[in-house]
Amino acid sequence: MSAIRHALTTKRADDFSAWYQEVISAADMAEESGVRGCMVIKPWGYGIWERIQRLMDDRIKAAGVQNCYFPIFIPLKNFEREASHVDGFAKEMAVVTHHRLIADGKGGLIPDPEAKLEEPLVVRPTSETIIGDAMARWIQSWRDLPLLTNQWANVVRWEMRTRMFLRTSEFLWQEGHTAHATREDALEETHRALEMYRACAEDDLALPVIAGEKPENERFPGAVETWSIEAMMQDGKALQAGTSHYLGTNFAHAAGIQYQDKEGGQQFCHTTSWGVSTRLIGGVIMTHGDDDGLRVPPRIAPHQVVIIPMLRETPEDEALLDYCEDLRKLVAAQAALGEPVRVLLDKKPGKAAAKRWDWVRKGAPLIVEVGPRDMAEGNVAVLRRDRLWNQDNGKPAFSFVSREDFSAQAPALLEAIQQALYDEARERRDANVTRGVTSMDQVAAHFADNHARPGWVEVQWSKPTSAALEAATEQLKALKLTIRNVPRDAEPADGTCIFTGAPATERILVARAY
RNA sequence: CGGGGAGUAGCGCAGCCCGGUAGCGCAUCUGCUUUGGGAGCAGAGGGUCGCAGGUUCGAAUCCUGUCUCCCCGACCA
Repeated sequence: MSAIRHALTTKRADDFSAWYQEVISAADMAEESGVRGCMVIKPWGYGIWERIQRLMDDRIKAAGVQNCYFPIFIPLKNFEREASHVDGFAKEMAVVTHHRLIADGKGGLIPDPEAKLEEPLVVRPTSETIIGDAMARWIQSWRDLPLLTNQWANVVRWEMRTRMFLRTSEFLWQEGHTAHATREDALEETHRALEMYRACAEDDLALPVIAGEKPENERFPGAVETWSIEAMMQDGKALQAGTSHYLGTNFAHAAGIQYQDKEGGQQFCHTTSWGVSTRLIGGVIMTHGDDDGLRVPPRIAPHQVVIIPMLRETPEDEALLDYCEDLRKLVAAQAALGEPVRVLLDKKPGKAAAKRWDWVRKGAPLIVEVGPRDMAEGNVAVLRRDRLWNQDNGKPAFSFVSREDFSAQAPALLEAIQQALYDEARERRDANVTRGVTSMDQVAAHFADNHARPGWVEVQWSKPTSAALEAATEQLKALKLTIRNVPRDAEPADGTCIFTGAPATERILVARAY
């Protein structure tokens, strides 16, 4: 057993936060922009987002939802109409007040005082209010319902503390907005979206998640119910990976979204909204990354197979490139996970070994190296990113197979990697959810211990509200804990409330969170 | 937004206390050697020291302001 020389300098176990940042730069996913809280998403990071977008968009459209685009600028007045929405977002708004710059006489530029906007515009932090305006125009009759819209957009929230992908001032997301005739219809849509997110997270991103309802204090501003999917990161902290809200008639009242029912009466619509963002990429990193960089699940990998010819800048290179190009065509003609295999022949000049480690850090699922001798023997050298090392000799675990066998096996390998990443994350998650905790003392002991990874704790409660809930969350806050959600699929409660001692009605998950 | 730390070559860092015109490792480029798994040797290129003022004959170094990043807290669909 030799010491393994990992591709990153920081190990997860030593400094998870520094490791996370190193993955992002080493995998060339994103970089700082110089503007507070804003990042440049580079091709490999954006390529992963494009894959997520594509797969999610297919699911959205399959549900009969249509894409639209609404303005990035929202009249300030819109936000004054829904009281809790104001409270939720007022503190983090970017506001546009001028429409022209003039020279300041010192070589610089300043907003022209003469060009002040009569009514300031806010850069959207979310689009409920402006889409509400549109819904009020578009909906007249019960025949116009349900109205199912979605948009892919950027949003801005002036965050105090930012982290790449997890919390940035500007981020990319998808926001679905729907209007329905009844509460039941709107709740059904809320749950449909939640289930869509669960399926996308688990099947596409290989992120095991727990779907459930957020407690009252964690609701979206203006929502009647907020539901989430929660994923466990490798340090045991929870990441809210997607949310779906039942908004009741709150926004319908604020924007006047009404329809005439079959009896001729005017009714307010019940609306929903739901979203996932580039934060998912942070979740993928912290779930699947290892001490050699990222490991991208094949379904969302921009390149699933990367072929690296061992070029030597000699005339023989040409034959080797031909051999690799034939391999590329063979593999690209295959289908895996329901789509043509995405394969890249990396012809860039440079040492094969250096390029190999670049792709390891980026996390391409299958890396294939081909040298002159491989070519002579009709072989290729295959490296599975999810099983990188030969533990016996501390070297990369290449397997040598014929070119034809590899191309035939590539789809099955990709499917196996997709499944292996999910299984690994699922086992880790399941091993780190603690049940049977029945007192706050036990909770405190669990999280106070020198647990490297305390994970999540499931407890029972009586769903206290308002002041009683506040008292409960204060106790948790002292331990830096939050209620993640009330798992949809949990067993029925059978004990007493950990906060009040009353008979419990639900099970909740308690954890530290991003 | 409060407390702490940091910004010097693509990356990681030294130099700063005690002012004298910038250095190391990796990476890059060139040459030679090597050639089945993260090559060796030699040489070279690359930095207005985050930005703006100030002190000084002279500022990476001292002073003031400001921007950005990291950690802790507050806040956070």
